[in-house]
Amino acid sequence: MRPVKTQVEQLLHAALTHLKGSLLPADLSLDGLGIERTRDAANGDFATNIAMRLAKIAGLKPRDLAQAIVAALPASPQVQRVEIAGAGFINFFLASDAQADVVRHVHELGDAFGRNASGGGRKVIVEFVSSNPTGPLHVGHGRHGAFGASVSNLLDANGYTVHREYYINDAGRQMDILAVSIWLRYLEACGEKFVFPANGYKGEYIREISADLLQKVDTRLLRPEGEVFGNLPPDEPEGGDKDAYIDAVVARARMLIGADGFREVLDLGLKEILGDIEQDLAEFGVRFDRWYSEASLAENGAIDRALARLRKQDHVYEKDGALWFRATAFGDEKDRVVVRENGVKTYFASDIAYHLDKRERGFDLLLDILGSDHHGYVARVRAGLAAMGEPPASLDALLVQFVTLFRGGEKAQMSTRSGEFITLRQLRNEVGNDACRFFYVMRSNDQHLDFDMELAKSRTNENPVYYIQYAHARVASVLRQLAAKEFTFESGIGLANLALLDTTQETALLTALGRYPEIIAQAGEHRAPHTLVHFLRDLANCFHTWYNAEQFIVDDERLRNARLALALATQQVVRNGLTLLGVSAPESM
RNA sequence: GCGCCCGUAGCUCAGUGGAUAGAGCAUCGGCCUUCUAAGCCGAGGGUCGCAGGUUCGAGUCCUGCCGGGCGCGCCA
Repeated sequence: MRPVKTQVEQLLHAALTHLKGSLLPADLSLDGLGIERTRDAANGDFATNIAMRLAKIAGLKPRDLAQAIVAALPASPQVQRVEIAGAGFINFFLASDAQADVVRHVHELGDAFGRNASGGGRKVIVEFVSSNPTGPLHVGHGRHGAFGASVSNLLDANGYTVHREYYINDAGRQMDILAVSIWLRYLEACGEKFVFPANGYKGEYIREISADLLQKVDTRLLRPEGEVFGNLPPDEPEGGDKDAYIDAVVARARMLIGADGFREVLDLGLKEILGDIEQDLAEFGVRFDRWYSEASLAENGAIDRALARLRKQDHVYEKDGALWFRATAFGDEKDRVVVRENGVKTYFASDIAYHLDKRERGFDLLLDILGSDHHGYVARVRAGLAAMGEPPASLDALLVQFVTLFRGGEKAQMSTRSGEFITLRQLRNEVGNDACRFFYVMRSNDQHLDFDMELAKSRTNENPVYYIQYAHARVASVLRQLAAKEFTFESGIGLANLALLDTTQETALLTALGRYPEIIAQAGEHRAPHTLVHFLRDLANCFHTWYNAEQFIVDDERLRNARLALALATQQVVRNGLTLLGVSAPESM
């Protein structure tokens, strides 16, 4: 059961094939020669511009070629009439029965309506959020979560086998700083007085973790008798080197409590922070198939294997005591260090190992959803893949622009310097998960997002998420009224009488429903959930307009059931679309 | 300086090279004895940042400017 667009397109292709060797070249490729939805119903349901595009090679005027193409079109019950318009457009008007067919399809397919198999089961790994596990998620991460989840759902709906993954940056210097921040807060709670390092993590959650430390861990391990601050570096000097200072504190902490003690503090902090992040995202309807540890790449030798692969192909060299990857040979703008002078591998080394690992796990497409500030990163990872013999095109990155929170007209974000920012959890609690998920994907990912909390919170007609949900709830309400009047919906009668649905509003709604599979294909191909958002808004508008124009529960049994069949189909499509966006479809509001 | 993204109605944004550039909000005016008015209908509002170019046709593609955001570490 193919979408009606595909069926009409095949008629066109049949006509073109028929003309090959006469009016058109025998070797003409039909790729890209298709039909599109019209903007204006006066121009039919579908239109094609091929007569204008092929006029030159056919040596005919566009309208003359159009005439020939129309003459070669096979007859079809789908198409009521075809006309030539404007400079040479060929417009297709669907037969009303073909229009109504979509209702039968929706009733038959239910939740599966709109899904297709074009992905052919290709394995795609979508990596997103991947927030550093050094604190709670903020509103920017929320956009990544909502966007990544919706893109994943769309790829799934287009027949891809989707794996959702969160990359945990649990290696490197920031982990040292996290551990030492917790330890210092612990010492404060023990009564020590000192100035907390400027580069430490200052959020309140650090104190909460350190409070757990007091309860859960052998305190002597953490605060050796007799000597604590006498042996710490002196308080951070004004205008001093903050990085050097905190590194010194880290080194001192390691010495005082030992590597094992330090590890214990870090493990506790990581566990609590990641647990919080996971719970936060789960409540937001964002789930991952795997949480992948960066540290594990070093532990299991994956980084060394990746570097060996580069070395073997002679894509690395030594300079200034460091090991460099020759990224410029693969399109990057400069070469990149993979092993520092001090012998420590860079984050980039982990990342090429990670992406190689993704390939080795059998993923055809690696989709990274990154903050727009990471855009410079894509070229070098792609270069890394290419150097290791993997197809660079297998990596596709989607960049998500920043979010600015507004409360009414005022910016609501505080500075991140103080460690105070609005968390995702606070935002969700205030405006609700549905409005959050919806607002986050309402705009294109490469568009900066102004998130208006007042608008998202408002339970009024200015809020688009309720507008769409209301369409779903209204159908449920109609069914309740139906039951109250002791009628039942007879789908057999309804589906047999769809031809009765012939008002302007009904035709518009049928057209909208017919577009849904095309929207899913398009939104998936472009990784653009906002396309679906706009469609659902249009669909809800068609429904509300119809609802206001006609009564559904009428005495005529055939008309009543036909209208209910259309209402139920609309409800199903709204539900299918909202589900892909992670937004609930309520029975009442 | 170099790279990526953005510039469309008062505001926030849609717009796979096609027909008269659309929607929401805001403003103004109508519609509840009828399935939820969280709804519907109507009106006003535009030199698509500027200038060239490609094309039968450009908001869309190319080049150069202007303006805004973000990058350009042996940080992650």
